[in-house]
Amino acid sequence: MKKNYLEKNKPEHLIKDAKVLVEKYPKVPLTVDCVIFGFEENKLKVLVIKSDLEYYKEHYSLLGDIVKDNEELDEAAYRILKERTGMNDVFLDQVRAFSHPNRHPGGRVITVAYCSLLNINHHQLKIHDNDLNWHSLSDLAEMAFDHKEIVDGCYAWLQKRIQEHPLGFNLLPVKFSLRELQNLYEAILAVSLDRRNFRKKFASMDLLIDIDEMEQDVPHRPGKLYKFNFEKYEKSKRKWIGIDF
Amino acid sequence: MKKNYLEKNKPEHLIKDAKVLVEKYPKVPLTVDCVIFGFEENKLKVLVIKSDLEYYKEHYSLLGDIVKDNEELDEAAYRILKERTGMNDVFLDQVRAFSHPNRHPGGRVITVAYCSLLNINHHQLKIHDNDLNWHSLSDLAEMAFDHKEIVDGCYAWLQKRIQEHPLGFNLLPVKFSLRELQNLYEAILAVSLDRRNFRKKFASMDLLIDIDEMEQDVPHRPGKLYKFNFEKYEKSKRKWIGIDF
DNA sequence: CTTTACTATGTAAAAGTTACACATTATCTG
DNA sequence: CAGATAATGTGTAACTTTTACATAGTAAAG
Repeated sequence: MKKNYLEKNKPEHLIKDAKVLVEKYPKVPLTVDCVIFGFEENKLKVLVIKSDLEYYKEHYSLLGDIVKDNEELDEAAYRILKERTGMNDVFLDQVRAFSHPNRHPGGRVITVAYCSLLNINHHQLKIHDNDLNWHSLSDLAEMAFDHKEIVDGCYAWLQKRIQEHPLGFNLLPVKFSLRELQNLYEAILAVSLDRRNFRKKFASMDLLIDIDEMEQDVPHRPGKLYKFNFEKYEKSKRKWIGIDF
Repeated sequence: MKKNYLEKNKPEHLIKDAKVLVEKYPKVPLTVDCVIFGFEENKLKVLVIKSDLEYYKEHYSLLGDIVKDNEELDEAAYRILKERTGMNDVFLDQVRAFSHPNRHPGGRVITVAYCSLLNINHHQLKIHDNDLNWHSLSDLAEMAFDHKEIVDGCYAWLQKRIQEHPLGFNLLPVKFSLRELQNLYEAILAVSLDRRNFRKKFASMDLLIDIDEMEQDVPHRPGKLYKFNFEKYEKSKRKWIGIDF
């Protein structure tokens, strides 16, 4: 963005050729890693693959790839997600960059983490592709590189994010019961919530559409099914003001 | 983080030499830009310098520099801040990366934005250094590169952040009045708040220490002075659970 | 037809938020 | 030194939100 500090202390003059300047900049390999959360059997899962590196043989790693020349980071993230899962209609948010000099055994590589949520049952995985699989978040112990740290960072980010945005609806079928919704929140936030208060909360937000259908094939009294009112949410996104710490 | 997609479709085998792999990765110039907010005369300001590039002659730009070999991004941000302002005891948070391919006229440069808040009166600026100065946020129209976009992004981030963390105390003198505190919040959040409710809110948080001194040299009834209880805040950081969107 | 395992719902108490007005106290001015 | 000015400091009632908690209903399975 600017000449470096040593250069800066020379007598002032403007730099005429920005290209020449940038050519002198040091360069680093840059990758994107996707932390894809999914939800199944009331558990939060993360999409992982076996690492390609002998160094990390049998360790899991995230879906990642280099950023191409002239590719935006967002683009790279969507590309990777699409290449690996076939999906292209998913929220994908930049979380942050990880830059520890020794995070990659091959030398310095900086990575930018992206986070997403998707519905496991809506997306068929190419299972044989490097042992791609949904791994339960709670017993994801060791991972290749600093990927465990990245997952932890994204999980914390997700917990916060889901309290402010209805990301969770990506994890549910189009029609879902309130119980399914609550299970989702309980799994992601790792808390248990009072059912009556949970329902009241969502009822008061008025973002669920009662579609007048019931659950099928459940071994107990079926619950009502709802849809999420995406349109209304888009219109009424609140900008909150409140100081709380 | 992984071999790219074309390579991936070759028959499976593990990569023995991670170094060789990384050497093949494309590399990009990477910079850090610091968005330093300060507060003076009840206005929020940003620290800017004149751009070095003839291309952006007379435009302001952020404090930025390349990331050195084997330097962490956080380190780079703290280094830049220290080099330019002399400060090294400030919160500095990564906001996000900006990667538009044409954001720099010299070719592709990716930058990671960091955001900070500091007390203008506590830090003497090297004024002749590239016309470094505090520029009022509200009339910062054009900037070099995509720096206006970066500032806007960081400002939005800051507004949110300051509602959850007491960052604002960095902008105030050690001893401050409640009015000063309120002015700060009003300036950053761009709202006006009820004085009684504001005071009640902070009183209930119990994070202010009444130091039993009064303002001096004010042309009206002086207010009480307080200190922020950093220690107590550290102990009681709340982890909130609440769904709201 | 009884058990099981859920769904569905209401209410009272507590906590937090909002809106609002008046007395007080330094300083400044004439 | 009296009055005007420009702040500080405080309390309360209405409202909203959150929390805690218990009972009745229904489909399926045996």
